[in-house]
Amino acid sequence: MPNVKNNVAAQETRRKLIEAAGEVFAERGLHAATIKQITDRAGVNTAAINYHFSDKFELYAAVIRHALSLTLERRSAARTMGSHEQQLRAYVAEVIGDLYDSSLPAWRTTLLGHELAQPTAALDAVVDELIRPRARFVQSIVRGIAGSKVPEKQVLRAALSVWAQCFILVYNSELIRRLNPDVLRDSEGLVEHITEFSMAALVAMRKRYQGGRHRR
Amino acid sequence: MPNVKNNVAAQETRRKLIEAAGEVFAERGLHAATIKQITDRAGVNTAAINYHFSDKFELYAAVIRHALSLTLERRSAARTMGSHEQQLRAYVAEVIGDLYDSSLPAWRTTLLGHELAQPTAALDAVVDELIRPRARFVQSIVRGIAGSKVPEKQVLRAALSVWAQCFILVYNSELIRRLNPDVLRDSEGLVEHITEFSMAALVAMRKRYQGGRHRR
DNA sequence: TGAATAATCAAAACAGAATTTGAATAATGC
DNA sequence: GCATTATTCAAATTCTGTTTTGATTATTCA
Repeated sequence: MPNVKNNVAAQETRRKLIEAAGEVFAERGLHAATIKQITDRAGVNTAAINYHFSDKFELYAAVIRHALSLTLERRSAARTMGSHEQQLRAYVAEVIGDLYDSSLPAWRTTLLGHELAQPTAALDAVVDELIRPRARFVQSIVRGIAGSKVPEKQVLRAALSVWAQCFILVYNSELIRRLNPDVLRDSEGLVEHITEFSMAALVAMRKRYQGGRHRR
Repeated sequence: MPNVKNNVAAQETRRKLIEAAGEVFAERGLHAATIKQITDRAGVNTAAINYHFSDKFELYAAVIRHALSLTLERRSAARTMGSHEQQLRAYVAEVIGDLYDSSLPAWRTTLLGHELAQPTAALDAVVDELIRPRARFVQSIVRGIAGSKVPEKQVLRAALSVWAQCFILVYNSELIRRLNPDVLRDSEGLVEHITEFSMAALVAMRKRYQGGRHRR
């Protein structure tokens, strides 16, 4: 167990391990991935994992934290600005943009997708820091568009509808690609579509509840 | 390897194994689940897996096929009947209803969700028999609502939007429950919401393209 | 009924992977 | 420069889980 970590080469080993582990865990999953596959790809000795992370699961947890911080860092500043529609478009663009951001490693979203489908102890951090805040944010945008007359229950459902469209594209992109590769090719078109589709539905919802008791 | 399988007790062993394996695979995932956990739960000897399925992965494949056939069997007959809106509602009700069907084992959707997020060789069957036909079906309903003026590209995107709302609820229900347990409590309310949300968006899309060249 | 075959079982063998070890090497601080 | 501590390494070890074995029991059908 290292007490002090000020060696720059040692930090590099650690970094290489996280990067290689991210790739391998994303390809194979936590349990199917082996220490040897990871250390081979990182070009380090197997004992390095125990030395730097104590065991395989701690390495996995570090990789998840890393994926999380990379994702959180890239949020654009453009929040809660402009019209409701602009807010919605900005949010959708931020989430979808994640998928097309080639400056970040591609394994991030795959790995987070695995964790969301088959949770380990690391899920808490993912939900608390990434998923829940975003779900809340969508709720606030939806409330802004739907207006104060729409009951909270409906706002929550509508937020889920908006959120689901983005979620699928980011965390099930491989499945989408398999069903229809073309749909993922045009990122801006997708952002535009999700925004307009959702706006139309939300404006209709607002109208339905407008002016006291709602119809039907 | 059994050449003849006409023993009723042996068939029962096979059935118990698939049932127990379904539960354990859904709880732990293919790789984390152990033969022993499965055979203990089924109350049979470990060698039974090799005897009946030759190996762990063949058992897994049999479980996936079973989950698939259970899901396909329960489709309601009420297809392509009534107005477009009724078709859409019927489809949403069918998919969402899957989640609330207590006559079928609860591990089905969890297991299929795992397979969709972390594919194995068994994914092909799931996509070909369940996912793709349903995606196509949604596309045909969406085309019916949007009308012939809307370009195919937009129809595909809109179908994805509709499909995503259902997909998330079924295959990420644990995540949804974690974010907001209430939203899943009212199945009929959900079906109604998704139908109305989508109808409003699709009708707006139809209008946008109505009468020759579309606006903006 | 009893020979042939199917199915089950406990225990053993095997395989693959995680972890530990102890030595060797590199870096650090006095 | 040297003692101390950190890091890396190849090999050994331990651990965990899958698969096989060979004996035993149950079933089938002539």
